[in-house]
Amino acid sequence: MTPATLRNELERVLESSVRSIWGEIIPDDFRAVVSGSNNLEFGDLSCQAAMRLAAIVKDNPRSVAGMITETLPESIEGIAVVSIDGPGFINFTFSDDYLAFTAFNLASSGLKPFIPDSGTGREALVEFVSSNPTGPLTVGHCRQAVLGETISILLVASGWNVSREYYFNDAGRQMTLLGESLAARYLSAESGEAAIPEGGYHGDYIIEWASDLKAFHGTGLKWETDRDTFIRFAEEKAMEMIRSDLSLLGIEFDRYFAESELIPEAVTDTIERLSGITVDGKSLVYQGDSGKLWLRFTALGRPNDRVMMRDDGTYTYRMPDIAYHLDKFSRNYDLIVDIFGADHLDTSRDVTAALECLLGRENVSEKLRIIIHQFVSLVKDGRKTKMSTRSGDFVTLRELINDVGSSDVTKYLFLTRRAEAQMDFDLDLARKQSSENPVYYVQYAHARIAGLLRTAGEAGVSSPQEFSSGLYELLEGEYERELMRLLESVPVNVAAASDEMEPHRLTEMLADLATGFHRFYQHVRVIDTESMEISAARLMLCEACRRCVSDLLGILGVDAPDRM
RNA sequence: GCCCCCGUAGCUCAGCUGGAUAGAGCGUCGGCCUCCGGAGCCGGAAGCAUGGGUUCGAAUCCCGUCGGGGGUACCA
Repeated sequence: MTPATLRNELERVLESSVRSIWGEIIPDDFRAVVSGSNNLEFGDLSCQAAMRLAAIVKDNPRSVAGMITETLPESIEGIAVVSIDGPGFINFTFSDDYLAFTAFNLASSGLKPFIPDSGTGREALVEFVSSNPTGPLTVGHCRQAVLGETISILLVASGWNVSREYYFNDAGRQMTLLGESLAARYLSAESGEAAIPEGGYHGDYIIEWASDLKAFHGTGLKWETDRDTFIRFAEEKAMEMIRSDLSLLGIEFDRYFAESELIPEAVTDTIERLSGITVDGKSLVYQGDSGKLWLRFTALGRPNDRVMMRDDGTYTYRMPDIAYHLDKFSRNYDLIVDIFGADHLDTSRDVTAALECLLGRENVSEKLRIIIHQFVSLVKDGRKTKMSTRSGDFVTLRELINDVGSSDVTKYLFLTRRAEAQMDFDLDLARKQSSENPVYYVQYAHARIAGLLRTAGEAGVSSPQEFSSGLYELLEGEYERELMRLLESVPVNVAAASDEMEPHRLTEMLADLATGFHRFYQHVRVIDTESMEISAARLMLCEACRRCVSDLLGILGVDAPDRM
């Protein structure tokens, strides 16, 4: 019996009880959802089905709840008490035995075996960062990188086979501008002013590239004749930079997908497919003035039609992006996750509309999951600093991590907020190595337990190696129970965070676990020389807690120190 | 103009597929080891922007208002 199977079993017996009483009046999609109670006096798990059913079966909720509980099996494994409280909640209290057993399992096997593996045998593709190779990654990319990586690891934790993919544009106008900016730096004498083109890139990193280029190819290159050399060199340097930035966060992609891989075949094929579709008697693709190709997005419920191909035959952003998504769909993933910044909202809606039209609405909504995160502003010395991209005065990912002094703290803090919430990243707080900093609070709890285990080892006390049914009798105190109850909830909460792709829930859980442990520790003497048995049992709880903390931090890619 | 996100404690934020007394960190006020790590614990003060609606029940869903942020390219 694991936390997940216990909940499933409860829902199953509740549903079968409901159906056996009321039969056909119960809708087919009726589910008796069981969730954690937020108040100890109402048991550990709670079901509110009776209140929902009251209207359907035309009876008052308490009486409905009474009828349901009457029909439940005599005893349910893991449950000690079933009660009806308040307006009609059916509440369940765990048996002490079950709680002790669960804690023992967590202590001996860790968290992983108990996370429901809903993704087993299925393939997921997560696309994130996907910043074009024109310069270093910024603070905004950092949030996205952390989100994408953690969501990937969460999916892995629930059994998915995950591929991480980085899509980049190596064929557009921006790359030409970048090459031209490099050429300008390259051609300007050491002291002279570089003629950076209109809209070009001013970052200092290009000056370094220029000297690398000279070392490599000599000084004889000219923009007019060697465009390609400049552009390719700049692209290579930029990708190198991005990879090294990502490595600061421990992120590696399985594939870097270049837009040029889609041109021209995949893109022309996509245009043909779209041209073949007519809505209200009109083709989805039409010619505008001077040979431009437009896509009739308004026919798909979008606010504006958009140019797909310019008059010089090059494509705008949306076109290859649709082709890219078709490519992803053709690779037969069960789940396709896109993580974008808020600036991509409009285009991603357009792309989705086009995909739905080509592949069918259901197919797309079933598999495609787009997570749009809001932007970050940095708070430094109590003031917000404005982030401006392009012109070179942005804060880079590397600078941020250096400034904070730790990639672990940086990652963790980004994950304390939901993706959809704008966030202030407080540099002053991040730099503090004290309890004010939530990362250290959690890590301290881990180190404290590790220290306790060391002390216990010296005293000759160790966690029990095998579960015995008498173990729970040694853990009767209220603080013991509180901690066991908290531990019990962790595996299913991790699964929920994975299903919903909400990694910020992990930092919430970690804070709860840390508080839970400190509280327990403060009130209960773990190593009690009077009784080795009790000491061993309590030590088992500490070990369970330590493993949960360490496994959760592991999912976040944050270190769980034994000493600090 | 249109679109999106957000208004929850003094500050930064959880809680939102409706449920029982709304939580955390920081700050603030007051306490706590002769003993396993005080980077800790316990307690106090303090809050759902606002007006309607739906409901047995709303921080949560719907509509309006006010306020904050972002987006709205033939850049990606």
